[in-house]
Amino acid sequence: MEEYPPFAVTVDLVVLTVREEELKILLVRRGVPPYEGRWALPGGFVRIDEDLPAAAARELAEETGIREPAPHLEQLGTYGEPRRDPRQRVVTVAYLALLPNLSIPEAGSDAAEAQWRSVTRVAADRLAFDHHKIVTDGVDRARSKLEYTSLATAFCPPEFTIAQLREVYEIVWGRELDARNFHRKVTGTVDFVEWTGRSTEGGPGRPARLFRAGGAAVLHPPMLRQRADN
Amino acid sequence: MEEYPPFAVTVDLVVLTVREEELKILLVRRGVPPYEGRWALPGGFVRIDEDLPAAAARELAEETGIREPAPHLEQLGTYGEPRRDPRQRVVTVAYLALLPNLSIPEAGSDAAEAQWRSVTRVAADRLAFDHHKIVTDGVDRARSKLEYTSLATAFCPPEFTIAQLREVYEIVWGRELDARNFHRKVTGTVDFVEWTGRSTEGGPGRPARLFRAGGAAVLHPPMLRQRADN
DNA sequence: ACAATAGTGTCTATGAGACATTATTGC
DNA sequence: GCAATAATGTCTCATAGACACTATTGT
Repeated sequence: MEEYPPFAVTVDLVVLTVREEELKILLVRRGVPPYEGRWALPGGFVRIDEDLPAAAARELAEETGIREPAPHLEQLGTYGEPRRDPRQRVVTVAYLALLPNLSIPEAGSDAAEAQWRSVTRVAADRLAFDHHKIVTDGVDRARSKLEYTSLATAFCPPEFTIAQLREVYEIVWGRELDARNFHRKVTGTVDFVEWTGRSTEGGPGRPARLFRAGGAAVLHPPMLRQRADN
Repeated sequence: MEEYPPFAVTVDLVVLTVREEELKILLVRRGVPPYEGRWALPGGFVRIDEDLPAAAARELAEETGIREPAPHLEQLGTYGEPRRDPRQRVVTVAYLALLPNLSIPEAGSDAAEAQWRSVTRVAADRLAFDHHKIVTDGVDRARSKLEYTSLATAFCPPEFTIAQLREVYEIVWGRELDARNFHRKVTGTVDFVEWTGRSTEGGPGRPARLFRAGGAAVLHPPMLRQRADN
């Protein structure tokens, strides 16, 4: 094999959850230059014998402690602009992780500080490297995948009510949905959700049925967002 | 910065076009081990000061001669399984390129042999490395993006008829579409296509109006594929 | 006139969205 | 009973799909 240029390869994580009625992203504060003190995506080097999804899962576990149940983790894209890291040529493979609102760490293991930050205010955080672009891509991906996949269930606990699922849509899309139409739509889409046989108890009002994620990955028909031209 | 493992980074191209009433992919025959003699995706090393999309565009130009008009080129995904290349650790960033049916080379510059191969028969080609998986992902991406984006126009020449556009859909999806409903749908979707003011001439039957791609990237409403459950 | 292809119109079923109504709980 | 929340039903409009029809060319 001919000579080839050496690259560093990292994984970076866009970890999203819904909490406090906002879409939040997990960011860590950098403790070393460059961009010391700035917020950045959690991530790190891929090991020489490690698969990319394994590296992403490892970093996620290190930052959040989450291993089970397997969170949603998908490749988002790869960012390799030559000067994105001032020190050397680094190509980073970004992964998108979606988590339910767990009471997971306000601080990760190998980061000075970790925090859930509102995605709507992340622009003001002046993130390190090209992480702002990666965050934008991740949030866009999540928003659009809610339309045609059952991804919203990844933001919910193992058992959830239709109202909880609707809240996920409303917060991620930043738009209110009609509760009655939403209910009809979700329960009418094959394998989107599956009734557990149980219901909530104790609260005010009629108990809500508890569902789990159904087998469907892709929704037919999709949950269409209202468009400007409608 | 701490020690980091060195990786080789390459770009690989899934170049698709529609010709001879089939969806075709550009493959090159490997002239050296490993996988000598096998079909593989065109691609090569990313240069140390080269951006990833630039590397993809360069490889595409080297293999096809295509530079203008700018073909559709999007990042498909990154493949980095530790032993995908038996020689060393190679992470490859795959790009998806869609081209109109140009009379472009049956042989590229730096490949022993290049050929348009039917995607439906590519499984029998026993591709090198993990390229079969990359091809599958690229074809899936193209199929699904035809639904909700104006990507089909990337398979067409700068000016095309509605029938040509429909043929692209039919071939990529492997399914016949009603010509009349398709026409109504396409012309009724804002900014999908734009009439040039001209029409075809010389052939049998009523002349067809010539269109160019409109400004729309995303289609509202989408061109829905028929589903099994419909 | 006729074949061939392009383009429009009509009908029906389905689904989205607006919104009324009923159901089931706690207090 | 009343408040609160869940779940279902009704109506209207838009659109997909099936398919009849009209338009415009070459021969």
